[in-house]
Amino acid sequence: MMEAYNQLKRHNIKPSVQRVAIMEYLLMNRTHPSAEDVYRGLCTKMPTLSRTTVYNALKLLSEHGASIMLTIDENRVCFDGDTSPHTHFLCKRCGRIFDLPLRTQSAEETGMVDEGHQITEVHHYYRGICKNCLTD
Amino acid sequence: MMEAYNQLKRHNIKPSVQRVAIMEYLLMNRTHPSAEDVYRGLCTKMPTLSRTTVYNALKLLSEHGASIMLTIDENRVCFDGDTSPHTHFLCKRCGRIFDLPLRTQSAEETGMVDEGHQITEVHHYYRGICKNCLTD
DNA sequence: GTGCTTGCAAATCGTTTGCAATAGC
DNA sequence: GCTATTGCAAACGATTTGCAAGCAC
Repeated sequence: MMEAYNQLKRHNIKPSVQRVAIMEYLLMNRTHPSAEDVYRGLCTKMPTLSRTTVYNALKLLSEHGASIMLTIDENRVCFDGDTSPHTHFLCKRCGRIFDLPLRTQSAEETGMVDEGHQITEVHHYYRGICKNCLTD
Repeated sequence: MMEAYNQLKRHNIKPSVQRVAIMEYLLMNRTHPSAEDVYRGLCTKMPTLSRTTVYNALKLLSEHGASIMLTIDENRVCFDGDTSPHTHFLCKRCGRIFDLPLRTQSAEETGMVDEGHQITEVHHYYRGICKNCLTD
């Protein structure tokens, strides 16, 4: 897809077939997949794809700002192709990750300095029981 | 130490010798240690201590609210014996975790409901380059 | 053809599990 | 004695590494 290709170019990432496919997967699947999820999702269409390539590509995307690496799940690192400002909620029952709008003041911006530390990343994580699990 | 023992009692955790030692380690070492760090720090004084016990105890402490489990470091889970409201900063160069005061409105409190999800945990994580690494 | 990218297999490392020995009431 | 806790060794699973083959300019 053009969108994925452009997101790579925009972030100065050389667009290989695999990288475009992985970026596209993130853009089409807003479920905050893990590396394994991405691999599983693509390996039927791309039988030669290797886990190594997926790990390498996801790391590259995150380093270049084309995706966000989430550490909200203690068991695995997840990825989000949506780089616009928002926060994340992890359901402790079903394990799914949901997007939440950013509610706080813009007091916390990337690039600010707090107590002398230079901040380049801001993550707001929430955990609890999601809407669906509450009604079960 | 009495303080550690009391923190366990206060959170309804049966205080075994090992659990008190682990809680005390967290209270004395505000460095946000991993399970391995705690094990290494204690195993010379308690030669029979096992990693399993450390993992079990840290999990128990976190479940009972006597400590906080941090997922700010993508490589390992860390723990904080300070359960008062504050945020965390991870230096991407030296890997150390620093405490930062909570700056945002109290709009985000444990127990609130957001978009139908019941929130029980709130974590604000910041990453970047720490004061010390900046001046190197 | 040089350098970056891929992919396989093996290794690594944090963490969990099964289970027998032990401690505390 | 019964139940919960501990500790060892083995298993597990996510991720990384070494390296040879492939691709792109």
